[in-house]
Amino acid sequence: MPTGSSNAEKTRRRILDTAFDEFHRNGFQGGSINRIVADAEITKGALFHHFKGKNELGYQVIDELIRPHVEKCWIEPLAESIDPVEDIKRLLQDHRPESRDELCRGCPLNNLAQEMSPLDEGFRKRINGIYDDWRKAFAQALKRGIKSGKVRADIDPAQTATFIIAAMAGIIGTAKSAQSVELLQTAAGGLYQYLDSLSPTSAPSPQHN
Amino acid sequence: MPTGSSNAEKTRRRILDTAFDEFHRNGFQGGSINRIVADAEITKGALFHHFKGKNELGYQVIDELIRPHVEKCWIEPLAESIDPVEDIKRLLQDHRPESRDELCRGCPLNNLAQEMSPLDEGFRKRINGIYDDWRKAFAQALKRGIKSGKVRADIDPAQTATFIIAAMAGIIGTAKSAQSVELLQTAAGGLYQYLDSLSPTSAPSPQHN
DNA sequence: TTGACAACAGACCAGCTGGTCGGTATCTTG
DNA sequence: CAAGATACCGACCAGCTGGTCTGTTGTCAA
Repeated sequence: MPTGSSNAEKTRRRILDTAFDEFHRNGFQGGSINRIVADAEITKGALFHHFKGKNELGYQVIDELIRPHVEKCWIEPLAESIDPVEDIKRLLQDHRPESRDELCRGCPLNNLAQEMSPLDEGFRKRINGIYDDWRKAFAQALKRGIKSGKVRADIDPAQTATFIIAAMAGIIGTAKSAQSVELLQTAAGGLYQYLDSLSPTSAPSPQHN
Repeated sequence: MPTGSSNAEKTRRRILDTAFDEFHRNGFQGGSINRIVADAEITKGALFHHFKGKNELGYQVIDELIRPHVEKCWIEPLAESIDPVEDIKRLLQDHRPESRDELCRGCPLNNLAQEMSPLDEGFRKRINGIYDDWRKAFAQALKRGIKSGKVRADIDPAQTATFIIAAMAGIIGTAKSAQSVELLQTAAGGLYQYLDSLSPTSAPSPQHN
């Protein structure tokens, strides 16, 4: 029976973690199997024992690392939200980059999406599946927000959810290519203002800068 | 004296055009010099005669093809705009993808930005320079819009410009990884609504779906 | 006409790529 | 304990990468 924390499972995890990091830094195409092997301090034998090939490794990084992270950090916290405007703003605050490196590397999911979606259907389906769930979670939260009177009733939840998530991706990308926390804050300020505009009491929107 | 349309200049152009296409399809790292040589029906000798190396080729694609395009299509048209909300909406309409392929390949500038900004400062500075000018052009137009009373006076032009451009990039990226014109329209609808909200007469926003 | 240089042509190269495969150690199970 | 499977090792490989270099051809000024 698989021990759950058997050596094999640990090795597999270390490969996965190292691969995630490598792909996050260099992209998938730019990421090197040899480097993963070296950085994880394992061998090619081990890597190809656990994964069929580079693509399969990429797929598992998405399925086993990225998807769970998105679910845990963005979907579950909103599962029962009744005040999505405030809750989304809080989640955004929680996810401010902790280091300059994090800012410069950008969102792992969006990176893979932009690089691999046009090139490989296996990547695209997995990635788009995550974004789909993400959008649904936001849309549902917005619906509940409307019911509870916390969100304007004249907005289309699905459209608004799609726009918010697209804007988030764009903002992170902007900050990444500018390598500027200042620009991140500026762009995020625009998003906060937009989010505030979703509240029914159209009080002159609070200051975000 | 350089003829302007000498054979040499034509060759250079063909290399540049082919390289743009190759990088647009496969990314910069994934793009192949050998393939460019084959597709442009030239030889390595010609390519490396005109360009120092792959990076230099990428730089020139940005400087000579991408930057002029952005200036012509997004900056100049707004140079004297007094009603940026309507003018930006019009530009967005003008740039709806003409084919499925175009939708799936996404924005060449943003593709390069996301892939190369963290990896090479030469790329990053060029790309960010373009985005900077783009943001400035939008911000200036918004300022004029405020003066002319076409835009709400309580918005920050720089912040709003940054947000709009980030949102645009995000929307194109969303449609690209979803490979869905429907989603493009949905997300764009969100942006139109946001743009309308910048008008002073906060009439219940017109229908965009 | 001649010399110099630009504009190629294309064979060649070292280095890296993802991937294979025969072997071995370790662990599990009957 | 035996036997079989799992986990791993690492030398090896074909193919492609960006890049170089020698050689040829065309252009154009002196």
